[in-house]
Amino acid sequence: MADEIRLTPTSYIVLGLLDRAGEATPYALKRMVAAGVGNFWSLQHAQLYTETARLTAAGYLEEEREETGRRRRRYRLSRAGRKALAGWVATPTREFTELRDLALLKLFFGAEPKTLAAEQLVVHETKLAEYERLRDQAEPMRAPSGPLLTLESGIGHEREWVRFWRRFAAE
Amino acid sequence: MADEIRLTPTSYIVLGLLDRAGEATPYALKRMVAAGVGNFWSLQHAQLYTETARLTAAGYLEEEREETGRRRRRYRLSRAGRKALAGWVATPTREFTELRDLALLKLFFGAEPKTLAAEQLVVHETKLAEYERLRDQAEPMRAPSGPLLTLESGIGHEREWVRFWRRFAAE
DNA sequence: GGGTACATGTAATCAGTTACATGATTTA
DNA sequence: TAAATCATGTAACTGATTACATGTACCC
Repeated sequence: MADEIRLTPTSYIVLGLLDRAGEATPYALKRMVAAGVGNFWSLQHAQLYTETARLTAAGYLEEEREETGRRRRRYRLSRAGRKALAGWVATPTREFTELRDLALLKLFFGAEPKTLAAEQLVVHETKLAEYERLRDQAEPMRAPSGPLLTLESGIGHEREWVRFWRRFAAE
Repeated sequence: MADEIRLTPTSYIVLGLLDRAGEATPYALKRMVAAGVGNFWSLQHAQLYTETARLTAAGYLEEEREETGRRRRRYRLSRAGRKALAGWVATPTREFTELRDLALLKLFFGAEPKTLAAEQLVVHETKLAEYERLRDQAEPMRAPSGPLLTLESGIGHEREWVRFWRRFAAE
């Protein structure tokens, strides 16, 4: 529990995933990210090695090294980690998210809408279809889970993108 | 035209704004960002000092130092800068933008939807109103400008956010 | 048995953020 | 004239990206 560190969204993703999984290697975390959160908040795999190390040094994780074979590191939440995660989750945020979309930036600076739209429609229609498939696969549960809710949000925004770009594609 | 550098979105914002303004100081750029692009791609003001310097070193900008008073630096596009900008604008992108919304991340990891929604509605309803006011102020033109189009995109997404969070707020 | 994809990590670089500072104007 | 606030900039830090590297397992 050495250094004070600042917890970033990346930190909370690691904490959150470990909370669900119990314990995991950085590589396992990578796969978990790809399976879910990665759809709206992806990470470089290298980040999972540095971030777990950072969190461990600060006392939020416990590390255990395999004795045999590849000597992988396995991580699990410490008490402090569990507490930090719980506090973060329980605190609503007023943070505002910018769109930060490259195509939009080009549009702002005068790009030809129709040309942009052609490519963007490919991207967003594909994404939309993928999300809808994921949603339909999800088992109906009594209470929709966090992941499912975020997926639905993603669907809403993808629909919005498709609507937006279609306007120019038609032309 | 010394170093090769990688042009980032920040670079193109600087290039794009200078293209419109003809020339400007970093501070003037800051105000321009706040007046437009900043709504969906904001920058730290310090970034405008380092980025202009970086672009100048790489030959994309020309710098001129005021002789008197504060000796501000004024920048303007070089030929290379103009060319880089034009190429970028003309090339459509398949880049996919993640939502990267903090509230969504908390939701994913199990936050109470209703609590989150209360705060998020404040944020997004305010933004939505602001954008709509901006749009209504815009003079009707024959062809809608890039900035106006991106504004409309922003409105669409803000509406989507409001729709999404209302569902939980009602409860 | 050679290629190709997955698994697993380290090291270096750099863009972007934060913090620190001070001068000039406006306002109460 | 004191206090904000706007204007203008530099310096330090660090999280995130990129590049580099090697091992293992499966497939043709």
